[in-house]
Amino acid sequence: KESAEKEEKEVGKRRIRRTKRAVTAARLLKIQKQEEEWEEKKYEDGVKWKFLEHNGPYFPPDYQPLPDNVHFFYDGMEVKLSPAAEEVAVFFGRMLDHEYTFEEVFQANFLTDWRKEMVDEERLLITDLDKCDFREIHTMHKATVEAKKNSTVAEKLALKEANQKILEEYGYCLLDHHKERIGNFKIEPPGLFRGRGGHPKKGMLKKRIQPEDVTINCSSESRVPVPPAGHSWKQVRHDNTVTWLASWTENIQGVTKYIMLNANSKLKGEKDWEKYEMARKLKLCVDDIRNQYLQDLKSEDMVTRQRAVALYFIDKLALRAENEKEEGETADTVGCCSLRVEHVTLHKKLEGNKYVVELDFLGKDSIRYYNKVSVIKKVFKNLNMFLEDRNPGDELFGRLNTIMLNKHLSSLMTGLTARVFRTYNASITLQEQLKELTNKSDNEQEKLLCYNKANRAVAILCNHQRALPKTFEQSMANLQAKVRQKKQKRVISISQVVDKKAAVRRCKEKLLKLDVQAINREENKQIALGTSKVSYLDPRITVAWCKNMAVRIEKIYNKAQRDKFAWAINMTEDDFEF
DNA sequence: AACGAAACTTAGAATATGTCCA
DNA sequence: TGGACATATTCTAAGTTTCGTT
Repeated sequence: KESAEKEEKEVGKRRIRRTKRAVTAARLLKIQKQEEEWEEKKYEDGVKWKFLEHNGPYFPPDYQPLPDNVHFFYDGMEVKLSPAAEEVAVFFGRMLDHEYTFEEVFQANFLTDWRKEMVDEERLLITDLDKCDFREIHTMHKATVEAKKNSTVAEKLALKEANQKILEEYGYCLLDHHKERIGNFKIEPPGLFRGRGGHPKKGMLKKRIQPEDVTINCSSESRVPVPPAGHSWKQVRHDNTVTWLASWTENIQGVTKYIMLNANSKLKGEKDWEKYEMARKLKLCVDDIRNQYLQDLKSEDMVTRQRAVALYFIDKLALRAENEKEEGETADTVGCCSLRVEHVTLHKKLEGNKYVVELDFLGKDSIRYYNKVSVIKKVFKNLNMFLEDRNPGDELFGRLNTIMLNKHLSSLMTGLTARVFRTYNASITLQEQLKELTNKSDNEQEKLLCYNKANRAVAILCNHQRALPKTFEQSMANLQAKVRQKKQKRVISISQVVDKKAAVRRCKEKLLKLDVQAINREENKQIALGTSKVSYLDPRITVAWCKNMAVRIEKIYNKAQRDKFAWAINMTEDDFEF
């Protein structure tokens, strides 16, 4: 009987082993298949699809005039505005509690563009924004928002269903026989331009887009989308070397806006995979490239030395390359190549460190970059020379631009550009940090805390910041109070509970969770983790870590992120190395 | 080679939705 | 059960790089 049992056990074990092996084999096959599919060039160069069909973009609803009980006043006098002028007045009125409406540039641009929409009579009257009273418009807007919040369950459901219908009709396309989700299928509604930082055009009127402004792109054998009744498209194109479905030119800066696929689409996924493969390629030759630019610091040629210092910054500090831009058209922001003398201060010694470079400038989105960093002597000497006898407004690397830099990089490695360094350094940092911080024996809470820490290190490297949440101090205080409460409860009330051990354990767990929450929140208050997670960190590092650490992927990636990174989730084994 | 335009990625804010606790 | 807070999604501005033209 005993031996029979033994045998049964053995058979069971073997069966488990066999199924395990089968599962592994199946998974490997799947990975191989996907890699093959992606690596083989399906189409000739530059061709992105063979068939593309969609219903065109969704247009925002027409303007609804104000009800008769909402008034606009000028200089204390009630003025009934013409529909076009009224629509623009509402754009401003809705924003009354936004800080932009107090800014001079925003106000001036708004007034200029608003007056263009007025009829002669209105234009004659309305010349001073300070005399305009939008408060009733603002109140109405607040009331509308509030009413929507307080609407009944049935009303909310009806709204949801209406949105669902729009999504079904306009949110998908057919690309090479696959139904794919479109990312931004809605035409941007009119409003006031919200440029960031000191943008000289903020407050200007962003005009309503008509079908006559929109170019459609689809395949010639597809059903061409039907424009809204009584309208026609600007143009219908059949260009399969691009990925966009529709485009139009925006009136503020004259740039083209596109309607493109969602991040979970095959087209975007492949592109993402290629991006990380390029970064992994850089990993293989980064030592050589580093040696090269360290050599170049000693070059006779000024441009070469400037290029070397710029590369040193891009590599060590993960700075963006940054093109120079037209003055007066955009906010005054810079990146590595467009740094000016005024952004750099040198300290031979600072706070016990040698050769410190202090960088202080506004980067993309007018986010401040501030860093004091020790550099090697050769870099310091070069910087010192670049700064000599120069004016604050002069460019630090006067003889260098992104084109030259990228040309040089692509000669070192095919496809290499400045941007790849950011991807590479971000991903390798995550991998190293995870290796250093996490232990298999930690519980899930602790592991997640480590992941966050690693993620945070990357976000800091890439300078991904966010505004301090408006209610931060209050919510932090609330959390602290909760922790205190829990601690007290542990002492007082547990002594009366029957199953003391379990109660203590439960309480401890809760306390730990709260503690972790508090630590995370405090350390994350001005740091945005999302950007690096979604755009810089090779998802395969995360997937492999999750497998190794037995952490559920749902704990790291939300639904949208899991969809976006489906390729990585499907093809990654626990031994993946970036 | 220089340029401006086009195409596509990256970015934080705004808004919507979900969750948790009193 | 509702409101406070957390998290997810949407939105569109602002970058980088490539492309096309002269």
